[in-house]
Amino acid sequence: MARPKEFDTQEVLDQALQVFWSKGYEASSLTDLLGAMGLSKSSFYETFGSKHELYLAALDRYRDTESAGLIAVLEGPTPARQAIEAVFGRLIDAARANGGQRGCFLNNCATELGGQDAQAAGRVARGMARIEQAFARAVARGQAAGDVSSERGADALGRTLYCILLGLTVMAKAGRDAEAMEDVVRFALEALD
Amino acid sequence: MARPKEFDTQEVLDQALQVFWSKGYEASSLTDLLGAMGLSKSSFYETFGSKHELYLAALDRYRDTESAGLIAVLEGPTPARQAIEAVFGRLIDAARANGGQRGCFLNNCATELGGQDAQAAGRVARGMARIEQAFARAVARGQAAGDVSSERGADALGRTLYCILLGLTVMAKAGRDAEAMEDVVRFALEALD
DNA sequence: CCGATTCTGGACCGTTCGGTCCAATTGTTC
DNA sequence: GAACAATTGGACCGAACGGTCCAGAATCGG
Repeated sequence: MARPKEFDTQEVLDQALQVFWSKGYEASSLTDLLGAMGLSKSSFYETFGSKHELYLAALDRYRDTESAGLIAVLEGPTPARQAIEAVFGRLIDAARANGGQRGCFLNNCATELGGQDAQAAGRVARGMARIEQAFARAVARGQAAGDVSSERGADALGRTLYCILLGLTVMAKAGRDAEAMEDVVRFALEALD
Repeated sequence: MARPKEFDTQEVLDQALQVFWSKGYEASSLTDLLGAMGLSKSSFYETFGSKHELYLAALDRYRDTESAGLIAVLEGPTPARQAIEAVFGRLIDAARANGGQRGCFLNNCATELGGQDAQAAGRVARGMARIEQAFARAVARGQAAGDVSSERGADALGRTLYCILLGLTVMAKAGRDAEAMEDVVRFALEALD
């Protein structure tokens, strides 16, 4: 053997994800992506095949990092009620921190490529279902522990919480202030009582 | 004078809106737009100036038709409670009708151009604020009439309803079935009690 | 030092993009 | 029929797009 690999595929993929996340698929040119990844065109095509494959890989990467992180909070050792509050708290904090919001990458992807790219749409649908289920499990866990009301079904309530989360990311992306978002969060959390 | 205008600017704009709504800004090529509008390149540039100006005009058109329609329902003569139910009912019906969802054009626009196009972002923010306020007024009206609970502030509740509406459009776009959406709607309407 | 392997930069490809321009056609009014 | 306005189709533009290819530099093990 000779000359070892000089870059970490996952790290490079992260850079690409940042670009796609910020600018979307079409608006991210190869030049943008190569610049962010620090790769030459040749190495890029050798490693990822095409821009489209890179995008799908970025979607997977998002699932394995961002989505997985959210799910980990929901399924962590903390009481379910606190975990759910933490998820919404994080969102508000993020909105307060950086004005320019990137939103949820899954939503961005669904919006931009929803009807035109079946592969991307499939990943988005699966990714969203996974998060929704995590919410439902957290609700069920909270209900079992008694810190979440059992008035509503865990599935329906989890689904609703996720729907509200999606709505909040849209609000953030549209530039609504964090205070308005807090009104909604307060409402969502009251639903747990 | 001679040769009268052969096309109605608003009608043509509607066609363009359909294209932008379905495919987004970048993915809508001039060829697509011209085909849908039934205009020659020359006439198009004469009338609208550029693709970007056309997009902004389409956003305004959306505000004057789609958004205005929604607001009209909320502010119509029917009891506020029924009006709110009708808005969500419409959304579910739309989701059930056509599988391929276009979502909310404002959300699409915010997602695709949010950080990069200040003019578009401004219109989106204003458009969303307008709808949110209409929800808040409807809630206030319902509270005054006694068919909506006064437990929460009208502004916060209106805001929450709109947030849920946004989340629902994302779910629809991501291909969630109408039944799942109904769970969420049921929840939202219970909040009015 | 040699051969194998990795990676780079850039030339190159065909296509499409948004946009400009204009000669020609069509319809209208006087 | 002349004058005028609206509209057309298509030639044309430069730039950017995604993608291919390859000569050569860099870096390792033997």
